[in-house]
Amino acid sequence: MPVHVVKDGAGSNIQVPSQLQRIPIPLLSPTLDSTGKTVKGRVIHKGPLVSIGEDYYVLKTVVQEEDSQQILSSEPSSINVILFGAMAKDYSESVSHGDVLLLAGFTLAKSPTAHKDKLHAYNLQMAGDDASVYVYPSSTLSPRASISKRSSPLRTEDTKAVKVARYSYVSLSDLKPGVVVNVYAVVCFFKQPFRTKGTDYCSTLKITDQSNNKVGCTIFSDKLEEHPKIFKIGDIIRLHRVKSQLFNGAISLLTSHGFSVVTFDGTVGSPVVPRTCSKSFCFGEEDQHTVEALRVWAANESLVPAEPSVPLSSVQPKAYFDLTCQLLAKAPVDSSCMLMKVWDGTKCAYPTLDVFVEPNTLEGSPPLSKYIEDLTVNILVYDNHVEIARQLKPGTYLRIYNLHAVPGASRLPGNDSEQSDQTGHLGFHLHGGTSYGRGLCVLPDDSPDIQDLKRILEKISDSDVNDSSLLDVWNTPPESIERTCDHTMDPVTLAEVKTRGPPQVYHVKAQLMSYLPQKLYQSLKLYCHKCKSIRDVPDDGTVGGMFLEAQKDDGPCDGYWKLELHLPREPPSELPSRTLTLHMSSQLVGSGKAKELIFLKGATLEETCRIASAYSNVVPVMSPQGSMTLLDLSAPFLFRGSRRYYGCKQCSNVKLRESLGEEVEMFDEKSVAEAMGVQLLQYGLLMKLELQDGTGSLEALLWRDSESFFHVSAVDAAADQEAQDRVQDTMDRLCPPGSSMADRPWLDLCLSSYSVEEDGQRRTCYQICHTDARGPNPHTHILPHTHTTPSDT
DNA sequence: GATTAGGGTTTG
Repeated sequence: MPVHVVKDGAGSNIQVPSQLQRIPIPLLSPTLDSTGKTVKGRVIHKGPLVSIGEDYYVLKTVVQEEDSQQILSSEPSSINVILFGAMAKDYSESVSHGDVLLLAGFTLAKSPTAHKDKLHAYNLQMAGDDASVYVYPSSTLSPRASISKRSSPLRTEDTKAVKVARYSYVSLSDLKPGVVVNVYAVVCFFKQPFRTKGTDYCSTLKITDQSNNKVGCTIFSDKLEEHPKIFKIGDIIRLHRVKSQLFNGAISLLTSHGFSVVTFDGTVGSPVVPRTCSKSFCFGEEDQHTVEALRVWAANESLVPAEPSVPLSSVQPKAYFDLTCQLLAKAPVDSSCMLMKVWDGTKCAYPTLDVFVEPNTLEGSPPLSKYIEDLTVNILVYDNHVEIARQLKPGTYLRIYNLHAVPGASRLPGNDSEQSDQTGHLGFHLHGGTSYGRGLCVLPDDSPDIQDLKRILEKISDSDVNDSSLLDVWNTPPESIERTCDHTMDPVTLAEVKTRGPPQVYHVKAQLMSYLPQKLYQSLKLYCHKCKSIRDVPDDGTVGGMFLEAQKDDGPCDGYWKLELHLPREPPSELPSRTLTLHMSSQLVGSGKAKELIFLKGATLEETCRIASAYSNVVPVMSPQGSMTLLDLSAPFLFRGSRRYYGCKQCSNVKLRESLGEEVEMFDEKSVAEAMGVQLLQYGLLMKLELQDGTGSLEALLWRDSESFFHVSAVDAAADQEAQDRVQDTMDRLCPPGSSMADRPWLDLCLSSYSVEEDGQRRTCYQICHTDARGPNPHTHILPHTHTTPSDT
C-alpha cells in the first residue's frame, strides 16, 4: 500500500523508514537528488479525485511545511503534490485536510500554476512503486492520545505519531514578515468577535510574551466557535498557523489557512484547562509548562488587573467598566436596541434608570420580589451588540465589556414620557461599536470567575431576603411566595451562626427570651415602597385632632354633586351650626357609580368612621381655597370599612379632579390612591426578638414574614381586635408572662443573615423568615391576657 | 475565492 496511515496506539504496524532525510519544502529544487529524501507537511488543500480513463486517477493536494519559520528562503513553504493512479484513489479515501504527511519517493517537476497560485515553483509528483505517503491523521493529536502518551511513555508508535505532530513555537521577538508560525502568548487586549464588512467575524487582539514584545493579532473566521474564547486580560492564548506580516511598520499576526486557537485561564495555580471547540488538538506536558510559565511571567509583570470586573455597588457615574452578571430577562426595544435586565448580587449605590417595556415582550421572568428588583439593573444594548444579545437566554452568566454608566439619562427609546422623576438616575448603555473592547460574551457555567457569583445569587434567590436596607424586602407579600423553610438544612447553634458572615440562611432551634415592642400596637408600621421610609401608625387622638382642625375650614367647594347636613354644635357652644358635606364625583353620579367613592368634608373622626361603615370608600377632604383637597397626609386619606389607609407624604403628588374615578374600574385602596396621586403606604409588623439556645443569644428582626409568622394580615391587625388577639396570643405562648426559660417552648426557626451599612460600618443583621409560629393548630393556645390597641389610646 | 481589520469610547 503506497499510502500508509500511521495510527496511534499499540495496534499500528506501520514503520516509517528511519533512514530518510527530511528536506524543508522551501529548499526543494530540481538540482536535489530526491532519493532517500522526504518532505513533511500538513495538508492544507485536498482536491477531488479525478478519473482519467478506466481505473486511472489523478489527485492534486497542497501541503505546507510545518516548521517553516526556521527556514530562510524566498521559496514558499507550501507545495502542490500530484498523486497518480491507485495512490490517488487511496489518498482520496484515507487522508483528510489537516493531516500531516511524510512523502517519500517523489519526483520534482516545474509547477505550471506557480504564477497563479504563488506556491512553490515546483511540484511533487507521486507515482510508481517508490512513492510512499505516510499519514499522521490529525485525530491522533487528540488530547486522549497525548494523555496516553504521558501515562505510557514507552509506546514507541505513539511517541512517533506525537513527535511528528509536536509544534514549535516562536517568540514574539523573533517574528519575520511573511511566515506562518505558531505562538504562545498572554492576551493584553481583546475584542469579542464582531462582524466584519466581509464574510467573517473578526477578533482583534494584542498579545505579549516573555520577550515583552506586544503584537497585534487579527483572527478571521466565519464560525464564532473557531474564535479564541477570551474572557479577561491575562488569559493565555496558543495560536497555530498564523501568518506574520508587516503593517504600519510593525509585525502583526493574521490567521492563515488551517489556523487554530486554544486559550487558557491566566490565573497562576489554576487548573490548565484548554478552551477550544476543536476535537483534535495537541496538548502535552510541554504545553502545560508553557502555560504555567506564561502565567507566572504575566503575574510578575503586573499585566493583569486585580479584578476582571467591577461590581454594581462600586460603579461610579460616567464610568466605563466591565460587568460580570446574570441575565434575568430581556426585551427588544427597537431594531437597534435591546433591554437586558441583569444583576450581580450587589446594589448600585446610585438610583438606576427604570425602563418600561410591555410585559409580554419580556423574555425571562421579571424580578420575583421588590428586593431582587432593587438589585436588578437595566442595560440598553445597541447596534452591533443586539445580534449577540438576541441569542442570550435568561439565566446565562455574562461578562459585558466597556459598559457605560450614564448619569442623568432622561430620554429613552420606547418611553419618553413619565421619565421626569428619573433624571439623575444612572443608565447603563452598551454603546454600538467595538472600541475599547466593547461587547459581551457568555461565561461558561464552570468559569472560575462566576463560581462565587453563582453561589451568592442562588442564595439570594432562595432566601429572597438579604439587603442593606431590611425594609426593602417588604414588597414580597408572604402569600405570594408560599415558600417555607424546607428543613433539609441541619440546625446550627446560635454561637455558630454568629461566627459566619452574611449572607446566609440558617435553621436554628431556639427559645424566645424577650421581645420589643412590648405594646403590640407599636409594632404596626406603615411602609413606603418607593422611598423605603417607615413610620408609625398614628393613634386616634392624633388623627381625631387633625379632623377637628380640618373642620375650621368651612369654605365652599364647587364642581361636585353634594349633600349638605347642618349639625348643631355640642352645647354649651355658642358657635353657629357646622356643615358636614358629602361630595360625589359628578361623573360617577352620571354613570350610576356615585356611592363607590364619597368625599366627606367637615366630619369628625368618629363621624367619618360611622359613615365609612355604610360606604365602600370614604375620603376625608377639605377646601381651604375653594377647591377640594385631602387633609394632611399624616391622617388617613381613605376609609374602607374598618380599615384606614395612609399615603406617603414624600412620594405623593395629590391631585383631586372633578372627573376623579371615572377611569377606575374596581374601587379599592390601590386604584383610589392612584387616581388621587397618593403613594399608598403598606402596613407591616416589625418586632425585635431576642433568641437563645444555650450556646448564645442573638437579636433577630421579624418583618418580611411577620404576617405568615402570626397568621395575620397587618392591615387587619391595625383595625381588627381578633387579629390583634392572635398576635398577642402567639407572643404569650412563646414568652408566657412571668414564665422562666424552662417553661418556654423551643422554636424551629429559619434565620437569614444580611449585611447593613450604618455610618460607613458594616453590621450583620438577622431576620426570621419562612417560619410559622402558630404551628399546625393555631387556636389551641389562647391564653387570657390584656391587650393594647391603637384605638385604646 | 478574496475580503474582512489594523484597539483607543455613543451621542441612544
